[in-house]
Amino acid sequence: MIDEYLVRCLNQSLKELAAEKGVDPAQLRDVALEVPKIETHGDFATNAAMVSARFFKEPPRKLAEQIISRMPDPEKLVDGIEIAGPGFINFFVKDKAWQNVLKTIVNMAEDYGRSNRGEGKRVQVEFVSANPTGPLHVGHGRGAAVGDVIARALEATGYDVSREYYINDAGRQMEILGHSIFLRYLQLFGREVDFPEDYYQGKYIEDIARELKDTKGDYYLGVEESQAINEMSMFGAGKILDEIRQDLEDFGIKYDCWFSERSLFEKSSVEKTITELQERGYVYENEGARWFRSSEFGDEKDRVVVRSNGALTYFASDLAYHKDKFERGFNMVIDVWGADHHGYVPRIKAGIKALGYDEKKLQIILVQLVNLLRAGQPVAMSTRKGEFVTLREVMDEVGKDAARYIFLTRRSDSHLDFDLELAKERSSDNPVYYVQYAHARICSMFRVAEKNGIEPDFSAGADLNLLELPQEKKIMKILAQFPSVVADCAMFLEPHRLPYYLDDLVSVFHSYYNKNRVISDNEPLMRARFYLVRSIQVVLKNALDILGVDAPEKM
RNA sequence: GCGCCUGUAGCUCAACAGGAUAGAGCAACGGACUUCUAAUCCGUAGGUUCGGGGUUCGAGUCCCUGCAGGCGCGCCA
Repeated sequence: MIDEYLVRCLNQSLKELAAEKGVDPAQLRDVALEVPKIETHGDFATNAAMVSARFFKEPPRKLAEQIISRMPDPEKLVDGIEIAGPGFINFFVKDKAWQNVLKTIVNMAEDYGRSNRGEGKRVQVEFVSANPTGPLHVGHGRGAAVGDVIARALEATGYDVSREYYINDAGRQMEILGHSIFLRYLQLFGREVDFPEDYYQGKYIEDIARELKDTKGDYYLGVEESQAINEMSMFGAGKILDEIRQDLEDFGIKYDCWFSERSLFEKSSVEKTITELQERGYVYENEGARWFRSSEFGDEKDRVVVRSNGALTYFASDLAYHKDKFERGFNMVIDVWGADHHGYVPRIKAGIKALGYDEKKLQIILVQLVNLLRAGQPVAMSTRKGEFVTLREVMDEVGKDAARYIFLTRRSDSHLDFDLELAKERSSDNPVYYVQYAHARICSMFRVAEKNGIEPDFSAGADLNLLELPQEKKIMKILAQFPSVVADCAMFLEPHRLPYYLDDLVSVFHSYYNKNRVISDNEPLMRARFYLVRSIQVVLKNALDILGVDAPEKM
């Protein structure tokens, strides 16, 4: 692509210059090429001269001149270069370069935007991982959308991605789940029970109890209580997990691995992890408990891994889990967490370091919490109390695509107000339709053409010089950016860049569409414009694919 | 009290790891459908980027500080 080409040329020039002036090339930063906001500032611009001025000990503008004079242009794509302002180098590119973009897109079709930067490296993205003690709610939906799109963007960038869901199916909350079901079960037999406040209050617990009564009758009245609770927690968790799985699938998400916490205990992984830490000298005993010396690795204090009563902490199994991830040989491990877990970042990273792994290979994305509102009024959400708006409800009310878009059109670290009423009311205003509509429009256009006996034949080529309108050029420029937008999305783990890019592209298209006709008697022009709109169609389809949003052919 | 995140147009949010003149959508107002989909388009209006210092060629972005909101600070999970 053009931007990559210019960067290569610039780098070569800088290297040459550095050699001449005796500057260590290692000092030089990578060249940053950007598309200026203002068109008179060129098609591309770089601040390379300003950034490296101090290494060369020369004024930026003077350095810029020398960079330009040494810059190669083997493909003769550059039309003009100017030095502007404090030392920007602005590039103007020949129309031919933009026209080539259209040919590339039409030829590459669904592959346009994909790259092999990841070189097949294995990446694991773990997200949602909600406890199987209740249905997914809106907050989980945000993590789901963000995690999934990060995974999709990485795939498009050439990584070998594995999506994973960590099931907390061991420990105290499982016990509470089982007990909650048990109490509801007893109630179904007319027993008077005291249902504790901090047990799971949701109606789904009663549903599970009723199902057990229907299938097993009074079987559980005759067994040991602890056995009943244990079996009920297994059954309940399985039941709830099935629904979670279904919800996620309907939300467009397929996992490669459902990883059970319980399996860690079955393999004694947790004990082994603690032993390993101990062998490395990072575990000590104090007041009957065993502590991990995490403060030696940047955590604010040490953490308990084995309590004085002998029980392993949640943190201990989390360490074992992360050790397992690295043992599976991933080159990068990405955790998508709710921001309420941010306090755990330093201790997990400490654990990774203590176990001898490269902590930089663990990236933790904190997704800020969703603040749920109903008609402007805050709604408290609590799985325990059974007060929540489920992801399922949201999907039913506003649809999968609109819901995903709401989650994806903001940075992960922005706090999100989600007003269910507003989401319903304004679902037709959702920007997702703006984008989908553009795709449907183009599809419709090709249908009309076909109906009129016009076959959009791309093998014959077209005279793309006829695309001389400013808007046509602008569209070509935006289309050219797509691969780097996808790559940035993946590299910075920031899905929101994609929807904003799409909005840009689509608004120019709609405007263009309203002013100009594609199908017309002017055959050569029509052929050329077919290239343009087909390219838009391809990019929309590919981008929406990465967002996990449908690209409808009709609306 | 300490830590993390946030503060940008009336509202919801962007601003491509410091770039040139801070941009979109919604809401408001005024216009455009006998023509490839009006879920669209064109136009108007809307800003001391929370306050105060600093760093430099250049700050919404980085540092310090104050204020406001969210979250977290257990031998809970």
